[in-house]
Amino acid sequence: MIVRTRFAPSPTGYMHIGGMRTALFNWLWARRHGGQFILRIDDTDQQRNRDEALAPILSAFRWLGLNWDEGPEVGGPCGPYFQSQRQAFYDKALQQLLDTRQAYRDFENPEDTKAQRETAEKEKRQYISSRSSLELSDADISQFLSEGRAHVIRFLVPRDQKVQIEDHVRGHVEWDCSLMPDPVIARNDRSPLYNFATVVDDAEFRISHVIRAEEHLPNTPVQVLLHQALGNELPQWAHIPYVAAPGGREKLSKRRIGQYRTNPQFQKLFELGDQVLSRLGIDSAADALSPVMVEYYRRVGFLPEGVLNALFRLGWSLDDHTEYISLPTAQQNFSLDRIIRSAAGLDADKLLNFQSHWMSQLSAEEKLNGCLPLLAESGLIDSTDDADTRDRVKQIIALAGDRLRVFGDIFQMDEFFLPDDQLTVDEKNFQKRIVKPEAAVDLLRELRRRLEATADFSAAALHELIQGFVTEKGIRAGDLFPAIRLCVTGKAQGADLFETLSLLGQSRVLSRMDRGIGRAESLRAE
RNA sequence: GGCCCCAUCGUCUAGUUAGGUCUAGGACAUCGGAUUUUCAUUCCGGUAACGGGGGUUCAAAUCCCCCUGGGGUCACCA
Repeated sequence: MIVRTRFAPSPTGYMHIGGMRTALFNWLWARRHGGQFILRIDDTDQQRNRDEALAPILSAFRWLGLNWDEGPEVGGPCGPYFQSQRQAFYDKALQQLLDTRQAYRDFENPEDTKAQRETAEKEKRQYISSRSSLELSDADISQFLSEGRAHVIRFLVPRDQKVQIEDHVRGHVEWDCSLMPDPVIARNDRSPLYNFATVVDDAEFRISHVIRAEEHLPNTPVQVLLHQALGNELPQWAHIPYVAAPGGREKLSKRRIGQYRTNPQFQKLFELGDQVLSRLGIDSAADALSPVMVEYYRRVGFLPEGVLNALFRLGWSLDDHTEYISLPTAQQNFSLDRIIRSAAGLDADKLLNFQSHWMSQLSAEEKLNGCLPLLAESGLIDSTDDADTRDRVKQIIALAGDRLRVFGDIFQMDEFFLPDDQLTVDEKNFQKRIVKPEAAVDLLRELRRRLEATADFSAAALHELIQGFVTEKGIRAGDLFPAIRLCVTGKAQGADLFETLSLLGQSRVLSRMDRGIGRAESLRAE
């Protein structure tokens, strides 16, 4: 059997992280078996700006390195790959069902149908279709049709049957058809509805495995029945758990971003995003970008490897101990029977951990190429090509070391890019370390003189000089070091102090110390 | 409410198909300690789970039933 899987996004303008995982599992299964992965666009409800709404989805696939064998932009033997262009296939299937009386024209007033539904609900019983239109004679029907009377086409559910599937994740699942309403498969204008289009296309595309989120489980009996009515070979099913919101069991949803902001498990991600996106001039509070979307991670400076790793481990495991998994490794080992059955909350901490791990695997050059575009976009550097700039940023990145978890963390090193008067100062610590301790300002002033006098501004020389100063004065390093750092970076913590001073350079260190000392004095005078 | 799905540390999970090797393993988070000029890293160590009740069995996290809890879905959306 040739394994063919598909992912069928609706062009919504963004790629959902949960949908991405579903797509990933489909991709993995196809690749694992040397099969094909197909992208089909479910745009049966006419979208105005289809291409615009599709672009972010395709770009998410490209970013993560998931290619598709057939679909938009690449074509393929089963095209077109947009449902809106496949009307001929639906017409044919529709006619077949009508001819074999497995579907019928329903002329019932929609309000009546709705009322019946509501009555059933009120009486706490399962609603099933009235099938009143089945009483119509062929003559009545032609009459109605010639009058142009509105109707829909419903599939005639064989109520005496049961549908049973052996799901790769769920195991045996069955439904009683006597409890199912007849689903509408096409509108008055013959445009197909989701379940019908899906079945026709899955068969046409020879999809061997339908791997989708478990919220589609209730659609399955209808689809099985439709396949059978059409005489199709049934695909195999795998209903994977949906991705839940962090720390919970509820489906992760774009509409609930507001709530997620206050979710303690989610906060870390939002904060990271706010920090980075604000530098890029993106208002993250407006939720144009949020951790629900793949785009968010790309913009914040996550690595495809980090996001992918988090996605693998959300509901799937390679074995009982492997955590760091690359795409090739997953591709070689992926299996449907190691997918867990219950919904899993997106784990922000683990995501960050995976991300840090893959970041640590990068070469200096790769890190540089990840950070430069962000710096340029934020206006902190002018050009990404300038050799001096590149060299300098490379040194800053080396200094940042593992503090750089995502590329956006480069903004934490902003003291190397900002002019003296634009540094943000940690006021609380400035007070505590410089303004309040009596000796602090005098010490800084004296140290400043020595720093001015020295010719060697290498980290090693500075270490020696400052350490010697501390010893000479009989003070503790803890009394002086934070004060220096606050003066030159505005921050209470950060990368190695001496490397920082060295990289900042003598003139900037001196001018910033002057500013700091002046500041402290005027604060003391108040 | 109907139908369906799910249930192991705070979280992600291994173990459930073939019951014993599980006084339940790993990872992240957390807490403690070591290293360190701060932070971060790194290294060591600790706390921490089979939702409840019945069965079946010599033996159940694993099989069966019930309960409870959680969730998905009920469109002329996808």
